[in-house]
Amino acid sequence: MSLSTGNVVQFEIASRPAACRRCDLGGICEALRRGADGARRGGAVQRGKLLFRQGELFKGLFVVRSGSVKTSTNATDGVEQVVRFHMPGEVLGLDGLCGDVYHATATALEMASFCRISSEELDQLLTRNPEAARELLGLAGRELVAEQGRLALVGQRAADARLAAFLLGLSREYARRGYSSTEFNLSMSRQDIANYLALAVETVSRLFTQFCQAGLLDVERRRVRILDIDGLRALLGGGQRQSVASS
Amino acid sequence: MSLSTGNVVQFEIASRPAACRRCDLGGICEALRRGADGARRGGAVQRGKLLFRQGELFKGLFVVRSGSVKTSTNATDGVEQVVRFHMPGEVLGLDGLCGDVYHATATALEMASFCRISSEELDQLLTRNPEAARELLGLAGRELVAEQGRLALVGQRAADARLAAFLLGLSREYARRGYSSTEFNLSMSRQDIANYLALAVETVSRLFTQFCQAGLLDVERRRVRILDIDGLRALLGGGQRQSVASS
DNA sequence: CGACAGTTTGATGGCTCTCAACTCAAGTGG
DNA sequence: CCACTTGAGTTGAGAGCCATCAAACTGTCG
Repeated sequence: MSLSTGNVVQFEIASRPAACRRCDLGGICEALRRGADGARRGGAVQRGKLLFRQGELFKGLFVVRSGSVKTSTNATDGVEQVVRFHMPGEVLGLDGLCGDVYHATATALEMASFCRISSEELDQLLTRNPEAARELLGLAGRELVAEQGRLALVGQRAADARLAAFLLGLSREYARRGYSSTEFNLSMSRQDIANYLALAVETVSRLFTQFCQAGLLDVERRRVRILDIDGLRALLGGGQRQSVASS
Repeated sequence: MSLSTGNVVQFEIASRPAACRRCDLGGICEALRRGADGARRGGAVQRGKLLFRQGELFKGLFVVRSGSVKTSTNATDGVEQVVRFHMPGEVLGLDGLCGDVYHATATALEMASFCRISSEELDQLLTRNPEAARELLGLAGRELVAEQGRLALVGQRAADARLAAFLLGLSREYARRGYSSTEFNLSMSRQDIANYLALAVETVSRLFTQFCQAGLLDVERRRVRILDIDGLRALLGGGQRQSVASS
């Protein structure tokens, strides 16, 4: 098994008995399974392939089952902006709920499998099951809060704090899924990380080596080992760029 | 009437006959009005007062009826981040749907009135009226898309492009509400604008004078007149900070 | 082996932050 | 009516962080 899919395989083994059990849509997936067909429908995509494309007709929500996916937007002039990295259990496509098209492109960062909840199933679900609506609204709210946090990170913190926060976030997510919180593979490229954190690739690269020299990390290509997690946390508040607002 | 409330008064006159008619919650407000009491309940706050506070128990959604409101978050170390400026008709508190507390603080930027949809009403509404759930999900989706756009703006564009985009956004919002798209009052301070755009106050101030000297704007304190809207648009793509990301 | 994309490292410059002083308007109290 | 205070906004000078340009390096793939 290759390094870059180590976490994935581990996850698939752990979750094989009950597909969609560990996703963020507890009740909804239950409802779909009781309902009938839907929940099992899904698929797999290879690294670099798209789940959906920005501007494409809304086909429903996707739930990542294994692997990892990035969503990104393209401005009219072609400038890409990475919106988010999605790990197993996370829901993609919530931004499509405000219209009939997707507002971002979802790209598999490694071999990934997913299940899909079609627009029709979604409609039925919302009609029949009010609890599902609450769950979805909760998910959307959580994403909004996450975006707000990221805005604060990018807007207020220096480069080193951003990368530290990024790594700590990954660490937490892996821990939440039962993996090592200190050793994992990055499924995304430096370019993607840089774009996500609003930095230049070279800056990200320099920070990685800088963190290594400081004894915080041990990095070899995409393999990351966190040596001093408290040292990373200490960076979080440090890199502040401007003072508090008034009024 | 003072300069800083000019737009507000105008709006109130225009929308007085049907409260909540022009808000973003068309169907929901309808349902609430049919339902019974709720929709009319609301209140008014003076400049600087809070509608709700970050960490406070979720009391329901707020809809701005007049005036303008800013939402902002505070990090653990007290650093503020402006989340958004809200104009009449916009819904506040969607980020509270993922838990039982608000995740941002809502502050009135000028005298503002609002109506409130309490948690209980919201619950009843979601249970009785599936269409309301779709509307709320649509709203949340739209906010997500807006946040993504802002992230791209802050992450990828230079300072002048950010301010230009901010002003053009305000212009569009005013136009959408039937006001002049070229002449309006800023209800927020330079500090708030700077924080919103992830810039220093001084940079915002310098850009305003720079835009004036370039013949794009006519600014006097918080009064803004757009002289060359195409010139502003030309700035949008110009200030690019880094190239496109790869796969 | 050669091509190529991804990554790293170095040198340089510039955009924007920071610090500081000043202007201006509004409010306060005598 | 005026001195004083206060806060927002503006302007200037300087420095620093980080983007940009360039080149070397590495692993992968045909």
